[in-house]
Amino acid sequence: MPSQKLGKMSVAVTIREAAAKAFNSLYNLDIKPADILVNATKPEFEGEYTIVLFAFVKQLKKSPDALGNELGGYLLQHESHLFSAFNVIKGFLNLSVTDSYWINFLQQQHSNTSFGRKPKNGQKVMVEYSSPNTNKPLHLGHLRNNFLGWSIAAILEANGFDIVKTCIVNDRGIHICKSMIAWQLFANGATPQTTGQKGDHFVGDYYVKFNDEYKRQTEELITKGLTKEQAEKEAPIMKAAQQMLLDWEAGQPDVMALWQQMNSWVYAGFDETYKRIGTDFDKVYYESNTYLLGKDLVESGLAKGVFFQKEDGSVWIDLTADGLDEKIVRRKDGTAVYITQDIGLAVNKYDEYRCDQSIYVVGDEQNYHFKVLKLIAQKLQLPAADGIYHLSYGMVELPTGKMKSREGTVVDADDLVDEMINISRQKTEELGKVKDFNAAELEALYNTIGLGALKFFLLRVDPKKRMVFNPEESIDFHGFTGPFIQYTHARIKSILRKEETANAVAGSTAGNTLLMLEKDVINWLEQFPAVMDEAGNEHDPSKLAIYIFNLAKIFNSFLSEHSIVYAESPEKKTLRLQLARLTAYTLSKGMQLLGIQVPERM
RNA sequence: GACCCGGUAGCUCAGCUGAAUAGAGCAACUGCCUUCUAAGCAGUAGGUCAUUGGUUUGAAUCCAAUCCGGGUCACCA
Repeated sequence: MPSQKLGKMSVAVTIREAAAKAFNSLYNLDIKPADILVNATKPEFEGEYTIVLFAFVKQLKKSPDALGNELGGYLLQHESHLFSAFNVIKGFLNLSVTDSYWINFLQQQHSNTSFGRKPKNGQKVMVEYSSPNTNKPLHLGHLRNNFLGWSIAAILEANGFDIVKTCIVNDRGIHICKSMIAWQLFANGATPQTTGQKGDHFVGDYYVKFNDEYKRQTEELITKGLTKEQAEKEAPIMKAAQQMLLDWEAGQPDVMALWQQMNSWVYAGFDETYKRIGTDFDKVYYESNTYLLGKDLVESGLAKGVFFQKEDGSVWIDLTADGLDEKIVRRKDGTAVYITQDIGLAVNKYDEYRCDQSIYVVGDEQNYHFKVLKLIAQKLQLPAADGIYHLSYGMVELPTGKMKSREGTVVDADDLVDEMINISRQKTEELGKVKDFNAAELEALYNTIGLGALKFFLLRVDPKKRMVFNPEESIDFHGFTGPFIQYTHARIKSILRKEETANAVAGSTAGNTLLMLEKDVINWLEQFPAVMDEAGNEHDPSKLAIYIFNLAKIFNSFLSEHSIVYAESPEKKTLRLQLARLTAYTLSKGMQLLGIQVPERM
């Protein structure tokens, strides 16, 4: 069994409490259960859980051996329903949990369709993720963002929170104007319909065209004797884009019409991608509506003395006492800056939803920004302030380094999903296990496997860390992957389809003696609720991904050694069917919380 | 320059609120399909946990310094 920290796992909790009681009775010593270190027992020793004794040896002036034996003896005598044996090795007290404890657990949970799910806790959490720009299609980095945001929302929801999923669309600014100008210059009225292109890709192509032309124009100006800086400033296409931004802000009708037209193409494209990858939102904010927010907050901040004004009229906050710098919150021309908008939006969100926590799934290059945002909100004493939480995730890099649009190394989201689905089609055909599927069933299966592989790959890593994506090697269908878990699920379902009758599962399992591998599976299953807690509290779906991978692995080991269909006795068969059933449920549930489907057959 | 994050097997990653000989997956090598799906199972090999010093009964884990990599410190978003 994989060893890992057993922070809040339920038997471990019970063991701590029992041990604390034992310390009290034996030595009149008051120890908090939380201060007792309980680990999974290493496979080479007998037992499932281990109490680490070193911390108490000095205090009690006893040898580790003596302490272990006294404590073990006490626990065995007073908690005989829980412990069946113990041994002491060095400072470690290894405890064996009784078969009846495990069998009881399985008997109670095998048909529980809300295993691991917590009741509503009355708290509300907003999760903002995705947050695309409307000048180019989604790429690999957006996929990590989307999968993370969606998954953490699902996990928190299962942990009892009410969830509001939101997205802020960056639909205004100079970058959109660049696409617009290029379209005016080069498109000859072309549309996604006339070119048969997906709208976001269509608009993205004009963004690229802008940059190509811009580069051409600057080079031309440089040959005419301008410096690089001058040329970049003077290039006509850049000036046109800047003028267009002014026109947009002035609300000029033809600019607004073009803007709306191009954004609507992009949204149609995004919607298609979102639908494919299973992303959805309860509320979408548009920056064109929020970019003026927060200005009144600057006034109140000035009145409160949180902000100060410089001679040129610009408004600042001094965060040097907090180890940061001075930050501008309003330009001298009176317009709001990025951070001010964000404060305004935070207030808006709070007024609308009254969330206890507001999670922003945003890349780690904005760590500083969110630190500032929260600090300012706190200094303004906004009710939303303490709930601000930046779920910072690392960039996805390629083996060659960072993705760069200028060098054409950006991995496009649609292309990648297509490729994953193609690979899963190819592998499925090679294996030839689902030849009786009809076309629609096959399509669904390819999608399930291809997206499963992709999502699992991006979610199995600690969000905080940057990760490397190797297009050739990273996506595998063996080992620590989505398809491995899907496959394990499909195999279990295949057995259950044949053997799972009401009688077979509901029978008595009381007389069973558990084999090692059976115990391993049950023990691991029992930790699912605690892992859900951990994944939610730490905003970390990778904890869940690692857990279900281990569950699948442990179950497969069990299955290769012991037969369910040809179990040694009817009681054994019932027990193993319960085991299979709860495993299938947990794998399926765990995957669902990662946004991944599991097939009945594959 | 200041601040933040990271450096664990050839590669990708766990472990980092201190505890037993540091774990997976991939890649390499060996076995296992006449009984529940071989997208599987069992095994072999592979590590001075960046370096140095410190705290501790005990350090990959905590502290300090150094080296390497990344990010941020815009009247950009």
